[in-house]
Amino acid sequence: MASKERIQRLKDETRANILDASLQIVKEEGWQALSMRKIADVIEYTAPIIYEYFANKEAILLELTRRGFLILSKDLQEARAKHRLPAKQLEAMWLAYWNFAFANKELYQVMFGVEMNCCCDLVATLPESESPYTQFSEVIIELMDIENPTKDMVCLKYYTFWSVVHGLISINILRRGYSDEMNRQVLTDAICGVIKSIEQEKVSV
Amino acid sequence: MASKERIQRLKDETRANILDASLQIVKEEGWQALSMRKIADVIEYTAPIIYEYFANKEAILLELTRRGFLILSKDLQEARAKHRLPAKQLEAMWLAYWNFAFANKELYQVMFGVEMNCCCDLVATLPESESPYTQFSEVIIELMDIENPTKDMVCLKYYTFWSVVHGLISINILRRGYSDEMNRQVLTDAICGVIKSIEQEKVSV
DNA sequence: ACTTTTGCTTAACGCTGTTAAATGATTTAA
DNA sequence: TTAAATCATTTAACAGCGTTAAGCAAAAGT
Repeated sequence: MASKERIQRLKDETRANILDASLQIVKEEGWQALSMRKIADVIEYTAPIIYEYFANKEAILLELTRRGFLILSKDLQEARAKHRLPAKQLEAMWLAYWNFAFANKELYQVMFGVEMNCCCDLVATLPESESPYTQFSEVIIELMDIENPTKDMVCLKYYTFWSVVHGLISINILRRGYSDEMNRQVLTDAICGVIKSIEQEKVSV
Repeated sequence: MASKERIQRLKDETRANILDASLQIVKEEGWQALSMRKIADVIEYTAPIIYEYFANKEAILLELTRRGFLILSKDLQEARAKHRLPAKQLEAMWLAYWNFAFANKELYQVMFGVEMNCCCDLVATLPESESPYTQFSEVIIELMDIENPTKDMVCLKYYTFWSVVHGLISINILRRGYSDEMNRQVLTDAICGVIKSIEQEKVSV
């Protein structure tokens, strides 16, 4: 029964269409304009069939969030692959994080609750959300270059990086108005600052 | 006609009750649970009378946002008054900012779009939203202690502070789970780091 | 040819923000 | 004192929301 597979393929396509349509609406009109009926309009069905593909609206948001983490993860990986020195890798990765946020503003919003909430506990329901931490941790450990770095030591450094970069990004999404030059300066200063602090601690140990 | 004043007083009270009720509901059930009918229930009226005090729901959010900025402004002022050295003032003020965010989590959310949006452009419609910048700028300029600090120089420093502190706060509101010790360390490290960088630039000029 | 399943729509429920009309009390004017 | 006007408040309604149940027509299975 090859028709079974054909039908499955069509279903997969519709599922993907729902996600694409959602993202399209959000990009055009913002998160608050996203509704089940609008999604149905775009995919040329009526609202109830969406529930054959997703349990509810939140499940759509969750899946978009997952998509976001997959893209971010890939971007981080590519950024890292372009360099050999851990310090350079780390810098490139945080720049990639920054670029991801503006290339995929709407995804970033739902991933990290900027003017928007996906409401469920991401860490618990979406393993992919841990991926940035894992990827950055690897490089931070390499950069630290000591025998047994505590989980806490690595976490602290990641947390420091993340705070300033996420802060910068969410402020920019919220109140666009800071110059590119100002952003570049704060971003690179912060990143290089933390990198240096890691390297210094390495020497002093 | 003293009754005119009595009536006005009652109206003011009802207006305040609407805001209090809103905040109460949000604190108990979160922002997404806030509805006009629920507010009406709490103040023991029906929904339409709310529109005699506020143009729409957004106007209520905006007024709560304004309240938030007034409290924050007062907190910052008090923190500053407790010290004489600009460096100490700055540190105390950012700590006060941090404390405000958790003592008034719901207000902080609507003020800075954490899992929530008030939707309108704050800077344009709410002058009070500029108050933190003004207050911090004063102290930053004092700390810089040079003849003619550019607006851009001050802004850059404020922006650096703000990014890391806001980043830290919004991550904590989003995914509560980092230890108090970790937060304290990142927060004070960041604040002291920026303060030192300002002081160093002062010496080198 | 008859029954079951599938794919999809229509209709409905209870909720939302918001507005218009109706009601009833209070104040003002004659 | 009574009639008119104003005020405060409610009820009813509209359009839209997420979501579910019922219905229907075409396809598939027997």
